[in-house]
Amino acid sequence: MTGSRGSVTIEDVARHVGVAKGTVSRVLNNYTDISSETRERILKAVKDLGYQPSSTARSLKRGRLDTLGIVMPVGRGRGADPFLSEFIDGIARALDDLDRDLLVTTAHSGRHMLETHERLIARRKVDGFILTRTEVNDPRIEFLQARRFPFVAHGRTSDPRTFAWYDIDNEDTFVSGVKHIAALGHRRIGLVGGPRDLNFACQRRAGYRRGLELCGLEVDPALEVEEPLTEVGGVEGARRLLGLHMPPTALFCVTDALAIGAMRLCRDLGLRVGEDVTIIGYDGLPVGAYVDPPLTTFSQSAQSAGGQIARMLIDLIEGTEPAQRQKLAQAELIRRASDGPPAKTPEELAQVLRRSV
Amino acid sequence: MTGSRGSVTIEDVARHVGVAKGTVSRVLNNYTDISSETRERILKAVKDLGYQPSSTARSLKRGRLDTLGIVMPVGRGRGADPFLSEFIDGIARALDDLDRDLLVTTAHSGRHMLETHERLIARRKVDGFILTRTEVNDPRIEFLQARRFPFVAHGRTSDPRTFAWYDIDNEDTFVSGVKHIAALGHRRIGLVGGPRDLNFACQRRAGYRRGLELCGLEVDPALEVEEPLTEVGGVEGARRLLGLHMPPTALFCVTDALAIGAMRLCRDLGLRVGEDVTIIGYDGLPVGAYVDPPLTTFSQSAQSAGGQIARMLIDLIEGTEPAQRQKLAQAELIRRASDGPPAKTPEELAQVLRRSV
DNA sequence: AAACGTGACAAAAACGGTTTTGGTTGTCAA
DNA sequence: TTGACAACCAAAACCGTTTTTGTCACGTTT
Repeated sequence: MTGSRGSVTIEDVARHVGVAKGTVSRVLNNYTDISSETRERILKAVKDLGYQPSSTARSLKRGRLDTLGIVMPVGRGRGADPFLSEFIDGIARALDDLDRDLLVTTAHSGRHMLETHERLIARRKVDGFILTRTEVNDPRIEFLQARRFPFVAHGRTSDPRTFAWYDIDNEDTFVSGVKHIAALGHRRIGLVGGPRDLNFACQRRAGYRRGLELCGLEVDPALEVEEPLTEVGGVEGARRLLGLHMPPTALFCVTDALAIGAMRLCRDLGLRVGEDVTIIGYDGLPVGAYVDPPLTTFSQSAQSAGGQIARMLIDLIEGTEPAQRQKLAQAELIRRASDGPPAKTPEELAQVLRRSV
Repeated sequence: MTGSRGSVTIEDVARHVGVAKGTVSRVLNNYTDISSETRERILKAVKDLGYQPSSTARSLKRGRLDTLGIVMPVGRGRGADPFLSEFIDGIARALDDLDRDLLVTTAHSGRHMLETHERLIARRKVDGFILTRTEVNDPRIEFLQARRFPFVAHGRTSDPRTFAWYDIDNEDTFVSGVKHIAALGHRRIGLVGGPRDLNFACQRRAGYRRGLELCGLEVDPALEVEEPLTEVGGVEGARRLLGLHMPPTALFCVTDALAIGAMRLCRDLGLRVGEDVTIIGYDGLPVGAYVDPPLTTFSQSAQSAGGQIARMLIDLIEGTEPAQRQKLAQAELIRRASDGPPAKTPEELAQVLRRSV
């Protein structure tokens, strides 16, 4: 009644019904040239015997594994990336619906990372790859493209035209950030920006400006500062902006690190963050939830990114052109407690600050 | 030169050398009945052609997948568990050395979790499972035992005798915690314990007591309190202990939550944590790194746990009896800044406290 | 000299599916 | 009658390995 290895095979089903195993296979794969009477009998037997096709045998013949691969970069000794666990979670959930599985491996160096991809391809363990932490000039992408092996990258490179990717739209996200702050009632919104040679910093500044225009607010270069992306940079940037004659009542920071520095300065100056001054960051760093008050920030949902990328990859495997699967997503506002309607006008704020300095 | 699907097959190698494919297979699997001359020629061809056996075909014949499975529990909507990403990292690293791979799936309910295990078994996608977040009475264990399918659980159940598991040795860990505190110079060490009906709370208290004895310190029941495992519990427990006539200079808390509460109380009382009072927790919660001062705590290395469990599971798959693979591990001390030599004697501490109350 | 190992490989048979090819019916029109 | 066609299914080929069985030449025994 069962195969030699303990589990039910298609042969068992065929014998049980009295048909050829090819016929059983055709029924299971929805071919139409089977009489409905035979079909019913076979389906019943499949159910009775609890038959499930061996994915190994199936993929040997079909040449498809129904398995996606992801190679996680891991630093020696260093802890794992919390982003990745959410990301993998998202992928796995999507794949569950699509009846596919995910193979996870790690690599501790760029070299090892390439070797691992190569091994998984050569051994035929996966149909495609999901790439994380894409670098501006990523050797994996070159490698996989040369092999014509399907993959989707999370993040763009310097030349993203020819492959499939998913990335966040920095500019659009900052537009909606400004809209949110303006909707709270703020009229003077400062930007604590980053170095101009970082691509994303420029994109975010552009979004900030466009947001102001769309809200009918004046774009005042005096309200923009550029600082290194550290907490100290945040302190400095906030100090410069709040020291203005007409200080902003809200500080939009291009990263969470800057925002946390800005918050520290405000606290030191005796300002209530979320009331006197609104501060918003960008990154969704876990620390943000533990600072006081918890930081409102923008963050991509790693989970939803994972799910979408998984679906994109499956499209590629089924033949879609890579260039057809490129997506810019917007980050979501994670509203915690560092934003709110302005409790003071810029004039009042300036007055308070003059006293405290 | 290559098979129809684009990759090099054993057939290609055989033809290239002029032998039967069975011979190539025997060479690759270290059979001895091949002349060394032929062996060399085949090995060279394998290298030249870059041949790697198809794991699909191989497992079809061998009936072994060389793939381990893990089903992550995920709450609807809720974020992923940071522990899991470290854990998976550890598994993947170990498997890389052992030339095996890891299949990751998610399940959003107990029911779904069982179904997923069943599917992976029936479809023959994995050779064994790693179980996480073991429950006291875990249906997965019953299920897998009935199917005689290999698995290793991370954490014990109420009856852990018949299966393979890996767990932390609460008692031993607390012994070494007390040793650490005593080595810093503390003579009066308090325990902020948990409810007596929790198994691990009892084990930890036993370890605390044994540690004191081993260090030649008096076991004083007055220095032990039991509180609910919350921050408030921590505040209360610390208040009771520090209110003693001869207060302890160190508080060993059975969980990080308790420790964080205890720290808050100390700060409120104007005590410097890590100097006036040493506080140590247990859990390795990420928050611990962000509190002020950063909390010294005990934590299992999720990564090393993952690696060890992976190796245990492979032993089981290769035939070892489950009961032979049960391991109690010790948690590691993560030394941050909430511990240190006592800056005050119990008497001095009591005096300061009397003044502040 | 016949029988007997034995080393070294070829050939064929699995493994459990899917896909292709072929064959047997029955029906219907020429 | 015969031929064409469709419906239905059996049989065989195939996917790329591993493993079993066969074969053949060449010493080595008895």
